[in-house]
Amino acid sequence: MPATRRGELRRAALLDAARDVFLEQGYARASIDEVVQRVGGSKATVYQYFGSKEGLFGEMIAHQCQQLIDSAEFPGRGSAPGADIEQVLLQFARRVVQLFLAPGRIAMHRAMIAEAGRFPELAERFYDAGPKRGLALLSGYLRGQHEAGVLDCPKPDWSAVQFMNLVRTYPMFRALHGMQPMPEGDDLDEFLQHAVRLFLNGCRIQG
Amino acid sequence: MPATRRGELRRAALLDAARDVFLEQGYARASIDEVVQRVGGSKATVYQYFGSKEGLFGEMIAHQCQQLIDSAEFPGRGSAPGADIEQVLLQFARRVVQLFLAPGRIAMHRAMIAEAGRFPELAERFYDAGPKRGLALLSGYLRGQHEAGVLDCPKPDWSAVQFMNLVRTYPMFRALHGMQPMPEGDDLDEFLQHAVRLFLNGCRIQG
DNA sequence: AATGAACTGTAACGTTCAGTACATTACCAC
DNA sequence: GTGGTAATGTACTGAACGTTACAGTTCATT
Repeated sequence: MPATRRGELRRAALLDAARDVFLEQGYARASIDEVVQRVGGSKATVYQYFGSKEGLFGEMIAHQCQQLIDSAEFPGRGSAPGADIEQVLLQFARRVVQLFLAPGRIAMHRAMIAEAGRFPELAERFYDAGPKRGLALLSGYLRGQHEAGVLDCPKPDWSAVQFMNLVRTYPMFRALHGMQPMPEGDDLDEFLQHAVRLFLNGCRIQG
Repeated sequence: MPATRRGELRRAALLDAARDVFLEQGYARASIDEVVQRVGGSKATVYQYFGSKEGLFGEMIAHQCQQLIDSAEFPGRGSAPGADIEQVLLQFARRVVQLFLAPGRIAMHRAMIAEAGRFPELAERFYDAGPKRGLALLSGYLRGQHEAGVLDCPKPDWSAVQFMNLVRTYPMFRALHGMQPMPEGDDLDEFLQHAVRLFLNGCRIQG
């Protein structure tokens, strides 16, 4: 809680540097000295604002979550009811994968999983900031299609989860494990189309 | 590379203790002193056998992967061609989830993801020992059903990936992030049934 | 039983790092 | 300006840890 303008800037700079260092090195390996060195300030400031290494990490994650909320726009928010479902879902899938594989997001995900045992509330916050909002949006869309008699989706919440898993798990798994090569470009898009078709066939009204 | 019987036992005991410590604390936080303290030996032995902390971690992971290979039996290996597909897949799904959520496996997965940047070849080895073998088995089964004209599965490899993602991602995601409550018992089984049905509908021969 | 190699315990070294103390400097209200 | 508060730089402490050296012990073989 800085009280001056310079303090605010310092705090923001510290959070940015902390993000870089923590996400590059992981929580345990990261050192506060390195964070301080990158912004040119002093350790005393870190402890004045954040109290401890854990505090710095926690506020950094919270800050990133807020940025995720601010930046994550999904398509189909107010999509026309008559729009082609396959195209709407495909656009949604592309956006989801794009968000999950954005630069730095994988590192953040790794850090979160690595420290999930020590900071369980941070994982919750991340879930609320990211996946939960996408799921809610998709679930609402699916419910609408169900009620309109276009899809057979009696449990839109579950179906939304399954769509997300179908779409994002494969590239995310590879990215989290650092496996090469990563699917991208046309290969990735073909995979997404395959997933969307499987999902749509699975939810199609059975004749 | 121990040359005596006592040495072999020591090495095995060290690997076991290393597993516990590394998986409880994570790589960076774990200390060799604690590993040694748990088996009552001496640090010199660790450095004689494994050379370094990284070496110990690497061999521990390799050892765990071998155990995973030895223990992972999947159903449906030689399942009767006429068996009910839904039941075969459901059994498979249950087994996959059971394997992924086995005690200690989540911790191992966390450690692997956390250190994926530093030990990329370990992630590959883990993938080969676990997921890859399950995928190959499932893919073979799906190919058979496709050729028999029962399912519409022109790309059984991709379909196998999608089935796995559909089935294991939700509980695994929650477990990796330490989220409570974990789905289990009847709730989990209902989720698996829902996933299997979605997949089967998606691959059903379209009339 | 003897011998040499494999193994183990103790103790230390050098480094890294979270956290702190304190004196100094920049900022803001009046 | 001036006084008071916030911010900063420096230097330090104490502990933890990876790694190594060395001396003593156990073991397999003859």
